This record gives sequence, C-alpha cells and structure tokens, in this order.
Amino acid sequence: MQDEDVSDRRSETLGDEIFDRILDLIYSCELEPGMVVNESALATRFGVSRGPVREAIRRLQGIQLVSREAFMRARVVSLSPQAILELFQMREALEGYACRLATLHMTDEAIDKLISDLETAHALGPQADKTHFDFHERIVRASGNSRIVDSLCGDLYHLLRIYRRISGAVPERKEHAFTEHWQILRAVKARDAALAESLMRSHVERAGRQVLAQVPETRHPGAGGAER
Amino acid sequence: MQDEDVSDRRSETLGDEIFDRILDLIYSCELEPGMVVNESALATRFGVSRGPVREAIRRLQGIQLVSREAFMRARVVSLSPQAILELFQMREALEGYACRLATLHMTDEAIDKLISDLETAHALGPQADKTHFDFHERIVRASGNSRIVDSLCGDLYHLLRIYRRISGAVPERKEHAFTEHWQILRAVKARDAALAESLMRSHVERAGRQVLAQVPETRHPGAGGAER
DNA sequence: AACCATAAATGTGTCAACAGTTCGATCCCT
DNA sequence: AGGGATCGAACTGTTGACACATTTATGGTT
Repeated sequence: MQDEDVSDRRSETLGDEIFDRILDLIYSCELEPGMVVNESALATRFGVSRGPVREAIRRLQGIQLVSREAFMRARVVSLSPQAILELFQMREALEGYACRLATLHMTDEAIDKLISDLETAHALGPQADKTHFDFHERIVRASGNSRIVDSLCGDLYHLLRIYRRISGAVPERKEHAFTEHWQILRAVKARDAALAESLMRSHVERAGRQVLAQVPETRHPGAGGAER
Repeated sequence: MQDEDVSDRRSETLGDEIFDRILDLIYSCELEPGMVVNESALATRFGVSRGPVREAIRRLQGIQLVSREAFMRARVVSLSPQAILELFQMREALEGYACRLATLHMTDEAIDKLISDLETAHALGPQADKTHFDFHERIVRASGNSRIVDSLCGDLYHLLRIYRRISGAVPERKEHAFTEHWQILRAVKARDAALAESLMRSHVERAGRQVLAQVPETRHPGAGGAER
C-alpha cells in the first residue's frame, strides 16, 4: 500500500491534510456512498498513524458526510430520496433568506458586476456547469451573514456536490437555470427582497425536484439511508 | 484534581461522555465564553486520557461552541454582537421555514394538542421559562424535516442556550412571547403557511433584538469575537 | 440441512509517551 | 525604563501499543 505519501506541507496540521484527502476520495467516487471507511486501512495508505485519520473521519461525521455509531464501522452517507428532499428544503430556506439579505445589503455596483458576470459566463457556454454554483455562492456570500455562508458553502455544499453530477447531466436544464438566475438578479436590482427570496426558493426547489426525479433508485441500504 | 470519576455507564463511548460533561461545564458557566479549554487539564480532571477529551473538543468545535486553530489553545466561543445577529438571522430563516412546513404537514389533532399545551403552560406561569423553547422545539419537530430539526435543536440550540438566560430575565417579555406564540398557532390552524412563517420570523427577530439590546458589552476579545 | 453457540479475526476505543509549536517570563540591549 | 530577543514551561499534534466490541467463520446440536 502507501501509494501516496505526505511529506511536504507543514502549515496545517496532519488531520486537516487527511480530511481533504478523504474528501477527494469521496468526490472521486473511490469511496462511494454506502462504503465503509476503514481507519487503519486509510492510515497505512496515507502513511500516517490512525490518530489523524480518526480525527478527519470525525470531522466528516460532523458535517454529515459519513454516518457512524458507537463501535460500528463508519460509512459514507447514502442519501435516501427523503433525505435529499430534506436537504434541498433546508437549502431553500437558507438560500432564500440569504438572497433576501443580499437584496437589502448589496451595493448597486456589486449587483451590476454580478449581472455582467452572469451574462458573460452564459455567453461562454461550455463551462456553464461551473457557473451554476458560482452564482449561488456569490449570492450567498453577498448576504453578509457568515454563519449562513459557512453552513451553505461549507457543510451542505459537500453533500450537494456528491449528488450534483446528476443534475448537471441534464442539458436544457442549464438554460432554465440561466433564466431563473437572471430573473432573481432583476428582483435584486429592483430591491424587491420578498420577490428575490421567493424566486430563489422556487429555483432551488426546481433544482431539487430535478435531482430527485433522476435519482429514485440510488442505493440507500437498510431502507432508510438517513443516519445518526 | 480528579473531582469526578467516570466508571459506571458503558452504553456509549467515553468521548460522548466527556462531550456531555464539557457541555455541562459550559452551561454551568464554569467555562465562560472566552476561557481556554485545556485538553490535559480536563483529562486529569475527568480521570481519562487526552484522547477522548480531544475528540470531545473537536466535536464542540464542529458545532461552533469552541474556536480553535492549528496549534493554538481552544477557547469557548464568545459571540460578538454581529455574531449574535447572524445567529438569530439564521434561526429566523430556518425556524420560519420549519413553521411553514409544520403548517402544511401537521394534523388538526396535533395542532389542537399544541394549542392546549401552550395555554395550560401559560396558565401555570412559573415555569413558563421552560415553555418558551418547548414551543419552538415542538414547531420545529412538527416540520418533519429531520435535517432542519438537527441543525436547530442540535447545533444552534447550544449556542442560543448560552445567551438565553439574558433574554429570559425580562419579565414582560414572556407575555409578549405567549401572545406571539398564540398568534402563530392561529395561523397554523388556519393553514395559512405564508402568514405562519412571517409571524414566526417576526417573533424570532424580536427575541433576537431583545438579546442584542441587553448584551452590548459582552466580552468579545480581539475586537472580533467571531472565529474561524 | 438448518440453527444456535462458540471462537478466531477484524476494527474501533483508549491509553501513555514522544515530538513540535506556542505562550509567558526572564534577561539583555539601547 | 522601555522594547525586543531568548530561554524555559506548558500545551497541542502525532505515534504505536493495548483493551474491548463487533463481525465473520467454525463447529456442534437437533
């Protein structure tokens, strides 16, 4: 084993390093949802002790990316349709409110900048996939509420990312998304907070339905999938 | 040291035990906001190794109750006025949405039960302090969204609890709160989701302003208080 | 052949010691 | 006397070994 070794960077702690490393393993689907996350195996693989690995897994558990109890083995979380619905509902609440705050707090210049960025990104087309979430992140960060930003961009983001490749696979959805993003920004520019929030909610809900419709038979072992 | 010893329960892991123990220390103000959380000191105090204590502190860091970076000592988080505002904003978004979901999903019987419980609790008066949050928790759980429930009742709840004794100290606020709770329930019973959500938001915002007005000069070291 | 009890094997929880960094105080220099 | 570098003390990060729980394999029983 030990295909990769850690030996260079020293700015951050080893636990942080391993945390990112395992995250990449999950993103690259080497650790698929439902698979067990073995402490000692990962430890020997990364060439470190079990301590940092254990710590990283605990952090992953903290942001709900792996499920684990007492002495059971940790597993990469596998979301049931119900869990996906709840995830998008929470995003709806938080991102809608963030959009409201952004409408109230953004400067006119920042709004215009965001509009132009959106349009140029859409004109480019190809890498519009990346643009999608950039828009949402921009709005969320513009809310000025760092707690909401952390929750959305730090925790939920990881979960969404696992299931996002599915929604990104639909081609004509992107055009819809662009239109909706543009409408939201119009409401923001008009300083209509209620409308902006409402539009954002609808937009997120639609995206959620999209994902939910395309992932009805993801593996969710134990007929639950929900953890903790 | 070692004023207390852990030797009986074995159902849960030691780390969980220590986690609850430190939480109690924070609630009982033995660990005030801003104070350092010393791994080895707590380890010898609880009569365990540093491992479980370390794990517990990491979990506390995960729910934002202690702040810590790289090799620095961990400290109990001390919220700046700005951070308190953001906390209540997040609660406003989440709890408002939860109220909306509850309005859509609760059965008529459950609503009537909640109304009668609220009124009897108000009639008793004395322990109305406990009732306050019970109401919110009841609504949140009635939403049926376990992710929102976990976030509100599991994470934010701990932070709010530290600063709640201040808001609870105001006497006539309780009467206000009861009236607002009652109005919210009327909207729920009328199945007016938009109104219920709006009322809940106003209610939470008012509570937040109350706390904010009474804690202008809490210690927030480093002229920031916000962590991470 | 199916089923329950038992035992090896795997994996997690805990511990005590070691290594590196930060914090605090002392000491030196201007 | 004030400011800054230096040394020591305290604390966090990391490690490898040990103890316990769970899972899997094995064997005896009905």
